[in-house]
Amino acid sequence: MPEGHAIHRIAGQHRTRFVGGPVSVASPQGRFLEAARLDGRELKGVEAYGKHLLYEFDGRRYVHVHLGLFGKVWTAQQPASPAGATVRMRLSNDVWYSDLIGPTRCRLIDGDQRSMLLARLGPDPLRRGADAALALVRIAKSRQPIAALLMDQSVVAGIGNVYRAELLFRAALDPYRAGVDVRQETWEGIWDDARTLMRSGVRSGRIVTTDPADREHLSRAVRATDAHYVYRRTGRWCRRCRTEVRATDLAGRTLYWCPTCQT
DNA sequence: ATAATATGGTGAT
DNA sequence: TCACCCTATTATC
Repeated sequence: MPEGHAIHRIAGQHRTRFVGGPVSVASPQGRFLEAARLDGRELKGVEAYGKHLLYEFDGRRYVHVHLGLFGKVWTAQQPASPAGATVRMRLSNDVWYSDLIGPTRCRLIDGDQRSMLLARLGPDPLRRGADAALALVRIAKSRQPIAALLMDQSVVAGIGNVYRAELLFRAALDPYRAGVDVRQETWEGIWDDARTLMRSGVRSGRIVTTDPADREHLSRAVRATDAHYVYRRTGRWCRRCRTEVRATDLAGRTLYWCPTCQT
């Protein structure tokens, strides 16, 4: 689940549900030892940057969470059920509780560490004021394939394997095109599309990239099998041209694309 | 019961 | 490029 849209969605929910009052912070699993130092303190803010989640407490202390591939956040109303053995961090107040499970990172950092973290992230299409041109500077001088650059969090923050495949398909762009050979207008189109798709992802909590005309089913609710053009559709027909969708390894991850539509 | 898989990232080689 | 970390779900034996 966790590409940038999921992180921003969690940040938004936790902002309205937990910020501005004291929160209980616990680590039922026992692997987030600093929980005790924050327990009962006021939560001052929650922010998402790309795939990183930051909970601010007083004294410029932050809980830095990264879900990685397996991490999940589960939020529900009180009364809380007993925490399972894999709950790294449980946040709670009188009304809500939230369990963090399987994150690749959950640690307490200070303001300097936060600055260093943000400094190595590219612009995040979901953040107001994010500058697409900053990413283009990196893209325009790289010989790496655009499909690798889109996944590089220091180039653009928040895009993952699903959005990468779907954005490139929607842009009709060859995933192997070198960054240097991507035209400015092409990049600006991808950026705008990323903003649109990811905002919709924040709202709905899922990644839907197909236009209604390209779906097999006309139901109002988009079925899972209709949500994507190429992601995880290896061997199936491209929705636009009927070529078989392909999959290969690129930059350590499975890349899905249509060799006919994307040239 | 065991294996394979997944929307991610780091650090060593 | 590889090994590794983290967990739940689904498929396979």
